[in-house]
Amino acid sequence: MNEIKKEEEKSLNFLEEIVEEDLSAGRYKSILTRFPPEPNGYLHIGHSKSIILNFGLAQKYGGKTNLRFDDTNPVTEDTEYVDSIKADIRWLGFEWANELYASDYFEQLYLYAEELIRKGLAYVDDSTSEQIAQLKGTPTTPGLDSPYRSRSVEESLQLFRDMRAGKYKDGEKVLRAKIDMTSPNMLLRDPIMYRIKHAHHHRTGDSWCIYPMYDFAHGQSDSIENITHSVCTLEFVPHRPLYEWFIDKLEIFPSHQYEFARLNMTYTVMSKRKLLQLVNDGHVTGWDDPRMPTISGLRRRGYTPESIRLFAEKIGVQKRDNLIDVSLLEFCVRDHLNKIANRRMVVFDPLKVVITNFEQEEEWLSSEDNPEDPETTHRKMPFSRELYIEQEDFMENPPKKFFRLSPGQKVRLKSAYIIQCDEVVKDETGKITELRCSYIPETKSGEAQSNMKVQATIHWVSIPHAITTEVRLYDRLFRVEDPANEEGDFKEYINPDSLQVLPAAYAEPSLKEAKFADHYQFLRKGYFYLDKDSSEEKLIFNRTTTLRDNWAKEQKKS
RNA sequence: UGCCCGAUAGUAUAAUGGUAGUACGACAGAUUUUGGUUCUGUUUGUCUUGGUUCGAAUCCAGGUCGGGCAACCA
Repeated sequence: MNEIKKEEEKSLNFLEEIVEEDLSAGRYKSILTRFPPEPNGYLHIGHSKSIILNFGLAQKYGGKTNLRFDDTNPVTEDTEYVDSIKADIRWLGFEWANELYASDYFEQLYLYAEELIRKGLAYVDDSTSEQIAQLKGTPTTPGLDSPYRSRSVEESLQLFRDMRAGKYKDGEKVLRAKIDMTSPNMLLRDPIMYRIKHAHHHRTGDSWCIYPMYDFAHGQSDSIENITHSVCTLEFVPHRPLYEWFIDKLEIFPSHQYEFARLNMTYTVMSKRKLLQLVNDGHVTGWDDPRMPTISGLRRRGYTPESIRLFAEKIGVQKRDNLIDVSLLEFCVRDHLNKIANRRMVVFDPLKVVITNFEQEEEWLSSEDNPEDPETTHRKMPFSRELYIEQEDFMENPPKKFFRLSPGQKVRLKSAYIIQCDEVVKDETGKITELRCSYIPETKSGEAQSNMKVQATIHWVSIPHAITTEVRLYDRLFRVEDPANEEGDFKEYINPDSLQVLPAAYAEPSLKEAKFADHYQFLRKGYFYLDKDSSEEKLIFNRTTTLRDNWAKEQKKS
């Protein structure tokens, strides 16, 4: 019994192991994590990995998570981003214990800086940034001490106060930590703690003209909040000694930093800088363009929080660089949408079918909303003498494995009747203009001959009842798997066919009632979601993703 | 030619000194009023060379390969 249970247990990722070890060793009574975005862009699917990790870790072990905006660089940050970040986190299904800002700690951070100066561990440097870079050395050659390094504590203290008081222009002076100019870790070669920026801050306004650098703000912010596990991405590994150095010298609560590999995904880019370029250069319509890997883009496209959380669970957490196949994300969203999406029929590329022996004006047929749901509801669909089916569902000279309609052959119309193609009508150019078919009355769904064997079932709409809708079909944004690592500019690899707009597809009338709360499966076409550009007069649907398509695969082979 | 991190099927991820497993993908089949879903099966892997050990993906040493580090960005 015990063994069976053990087998079913999911193995822990390395961070969960660390937390369990810390908890069982009694190092903490409970854990506190944080999610620390800089409000300088929109969140993307990579951030969702971090969000789910930080909030999930706390949830799993009965702890809490703070949301802390890392707003130490006023020139790139904005409240627009603060709002979008909060909305995205909530949409993913998480609520933070406290909403905090690194800028809340500017006064405390300033006092910490004075303390380090008094301890002889920091000094004001008058060098230009070029001089500082010059003396910094390179990864293979040690740096040299700045001439200002030996300045007295009193002088540095006075100068630092003057910096705060606004006596200097941007770039004239910086405050640096006095560590080791010969350290093999470049970040320990007297890193800059404060720089002068006469800039308006989105929260503190004009009350400061000096701003702390990331390294002097992040660890202390964690410490002030008593964060137990500060989880960040791999590029911060070399920062960890510095993170610990400041905490150690300041003798404050020892938060600990742990690093995991950021998410990379095929056929897209995952850096805020690159995404911003796509927006600014007009390659996409905005941060929430459905082709973007942003959370807002995925939401608009019709992804669900559940599907993204499932994705995060499946990709796991590790320290090795990775490039996740986007087909895994697609699997996750199909998995969820298959369970919740209502089925509807929409014809994208119409071919007229006349049912020659159908004498009534119309007949309303019942069709299930979701066959995956044992308690599915049903809707009524109008059937009439004139219908549209998909062009691709008819072939005059079909190959052997083509199961759909062709001259003399039968197909089932989903939730309606089996029809047979009697005649192909063409115009003078030889183009097929309509199909004349007959229906077999007793084959209506649920009736006597409804289990008659046919090779395929296709979707359809009644022409007189159909409504039109715009449909936007999306494909991958880039033509290559890893555009960021190709030669030259990543933008050269943009897929020119990432968006295909169908101005008028023909939909069954029930779609008039489509809501943003609902996701739809257009039968045999894919999953679709109402776009925010829709209006009373005009419906617009985004294709979230296609269905798996074995027929398409079969065709590709030949 | 410095320091740091890493290396398990195509892509991810498990095995924590004791039978290399899982998911996605691919392929084949069954079921199906969606060429969807579901189900079954097949395929492919421990970077390398030594060492420790009864036994190594796991521990040790050398090598190889990949990534990061020289913003007053985070």
